[in-house]
Amino acid sequence: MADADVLDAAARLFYQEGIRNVGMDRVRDATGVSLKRLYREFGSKEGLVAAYLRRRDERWTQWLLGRIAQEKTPRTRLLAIFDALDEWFHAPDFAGCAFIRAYAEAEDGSEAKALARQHKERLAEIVRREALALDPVRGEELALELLLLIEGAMVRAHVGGEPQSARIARTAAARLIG
Amino acid sequence: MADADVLDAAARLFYQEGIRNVGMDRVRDATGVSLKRLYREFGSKEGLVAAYLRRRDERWTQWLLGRIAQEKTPRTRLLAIFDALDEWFHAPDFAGCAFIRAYAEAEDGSEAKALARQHKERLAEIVRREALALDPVRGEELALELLLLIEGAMVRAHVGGEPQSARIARTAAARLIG
DNA sequence: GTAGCATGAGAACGATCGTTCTCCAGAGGG
DNA sequence: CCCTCTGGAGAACGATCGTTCTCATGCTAC
Repeated sequence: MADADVLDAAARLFYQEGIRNVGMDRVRDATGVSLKRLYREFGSKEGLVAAYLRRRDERWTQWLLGRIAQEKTPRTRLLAIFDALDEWFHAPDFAGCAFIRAYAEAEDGSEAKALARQHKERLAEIVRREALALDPVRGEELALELLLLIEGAMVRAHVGGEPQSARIARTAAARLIG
Repeated sequence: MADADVLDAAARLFYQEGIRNVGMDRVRDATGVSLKRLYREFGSKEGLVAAYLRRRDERWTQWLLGRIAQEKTPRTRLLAIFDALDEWFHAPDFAGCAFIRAYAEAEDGSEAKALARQHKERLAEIVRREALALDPVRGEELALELLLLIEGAMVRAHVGGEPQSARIARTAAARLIG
């Protein structure tokens, strides 16, 4: 099993069940890769978790950028974010934002906390760029408002079990965009 | 030390450091109450955690209702929620929403997860009631939109370290309220 | 073919932590 | 003054889990 596949399997476990609820033995059983090799490749559980978060950040961000790129106008590009969320929330394996959850699970000063914050910064930057393309003067403020809708939708979809939050967020976003 | 004081001290630890990062020994050391009595009063750590979450739900909700009650018009009552958030986010001991965090830390099927969901339902009901007082027809939808701003502000204030999220949320809310 | 090395399976170790037990001091009643 | 009972302090137990070690297996190089 290649490193990438090991990461995929570990990611599934960490994301579905929570990082602290999954021991290294579970990762070994799910991947068929020996503990020895897991530790040789990733150094420690913290290293494996960091690799998981980095990979997820990369993939999730690329996926979102891909959705945005399919639209032409600044307005539809911004709204595409919420359409993407809608699809995500309805996926059968949706289990909330991996980074909000990782942040809550992590210990102070851990790499996981730093990676979660970085991920949220990247997301903020993406929204900011698109909002500024729409309106160079009001874009900055608009981006911050849309970010609240985005993060709020993730929380309500997960904790509240309400995947329709994405559509609610979309209509609110449309109003705020004007 | 009375039960209420024990809960206060335990709550501080659980909230500041995370439930799983605080062992029963830490609770004993912080309260001066013996492990024997902790287990007699609360049954288990899960029982203590449940008591903590119930107490926090009660206090937080009452605090919010108090803020809302200080305003007279439906519109200012709704906006008072965001003023309350603003104050909360700037409190020196602010560490995010205890229930979002508890939900992320908890195991599937645990009481903590159920209590977190209940808390979010109570919050939704409060916002719903105020929004319907403002506009009986559009209130339902407005409440769901405002909830996204509220939850999103909590996440951005905590994970992003941006306490000004409450004021951003407030201006967005004002726009959505119309 | 054989020596040497890498690899995996699984045991083992050590730390943490939830929970319970032991033992003793002190209070209160006879 | 003694008996009993309560409650606390701290040790101890058992489970979990991150990490490492042992040992046997199989492959590679000469």
